[in-house]
Amino acid sequence: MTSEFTIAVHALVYLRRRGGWLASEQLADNICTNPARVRKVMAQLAHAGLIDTREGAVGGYHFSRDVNKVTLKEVGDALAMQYVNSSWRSGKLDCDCLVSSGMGNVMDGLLHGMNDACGAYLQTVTLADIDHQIFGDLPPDALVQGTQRKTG
Amino acid sequence: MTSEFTIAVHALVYLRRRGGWLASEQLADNICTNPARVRKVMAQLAHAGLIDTREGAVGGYHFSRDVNKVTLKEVGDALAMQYVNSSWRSGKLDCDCLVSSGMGNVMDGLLHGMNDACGAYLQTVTLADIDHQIFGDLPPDALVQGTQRKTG
DNA sequence: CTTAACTGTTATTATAATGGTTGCAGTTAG
DNA sequence: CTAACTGCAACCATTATAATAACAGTTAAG
Repeated sequence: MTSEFTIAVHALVYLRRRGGWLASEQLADNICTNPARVRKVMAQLAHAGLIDTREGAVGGYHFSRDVNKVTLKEVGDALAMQYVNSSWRSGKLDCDCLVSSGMGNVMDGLLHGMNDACGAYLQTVTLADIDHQIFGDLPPDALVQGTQRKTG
Repeated sequence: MTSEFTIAVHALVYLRRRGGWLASEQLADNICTNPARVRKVMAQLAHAGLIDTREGAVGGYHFSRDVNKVTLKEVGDALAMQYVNSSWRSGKLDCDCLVSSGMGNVMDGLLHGMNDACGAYLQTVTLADIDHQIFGDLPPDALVQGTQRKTG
């Protein structure tokens, strides 16, 4: 599920540079994934208020926030991201040994701590920072390559 | 690969409580995995100087460090852990669009930052802290359940 | 008021990542 | 010399993840 975060950040930066309304297909072309996957991610961003969304013909997604005020933590929170996770558990709960029965909870706590640490870091990074890494000092409306929607 | 970290922490805490030399099979029993996997992890911990190892009959692993002075960051470093990683890359490098071609590197930087954040957090946690979460104030030699080696 | 371009969502299929298993050469104590 | 080990590496099984397909619902435009 980590890739949803990548898709979200990519989509937000791209949306901002392109401006206006883009369909999931345009975003998918640029991100290199499929439209259904993009829609799933964008629906969550819209639910969190990070973007505007519109169904129907000439619908799609639109970014209207201030890039300086949107941190990557907000993006992660919108997706309920678990940056670090482990599907695997050591030990067994019904074991007489306290180590074996207790290690699962201990690791849960550590994973929680690591996720918080990631969140704290991502709070220090804004979409403007990401944009600047890519575009340097080019103005916000600098031309961005991309495909056109079916309805022109 | 995240589970190697779990195995390492579990093994270290267990080794310390059991004391003496334990074979990979005893550790695997308690951790609930297979001996080969345990050996792979323990070899790395030994290489980093976190444990003592001995081949041959009545061989195995032994922990002799001060639990207060071993942080989980050292454990992670011994395994060259990437706590956060993403095998998936968005965009394509040879694309005219700066967003599509540049997002891969941007995400690499973010992943690096998140890993550093995890490392900084794990540096604040020692093996003694983990032990205390499990055993509270029971003395270090409090009985721990476990299987015996073949050579008794 | 019908059509075409969309979103939101779910179900299903491929593919990649991860853990389990087996086997064997090398080491050591007895 | 033998039995109990480690350290590797190769291979198989399982699970997680991404891709694909499909469809009901929404909207703009003729």
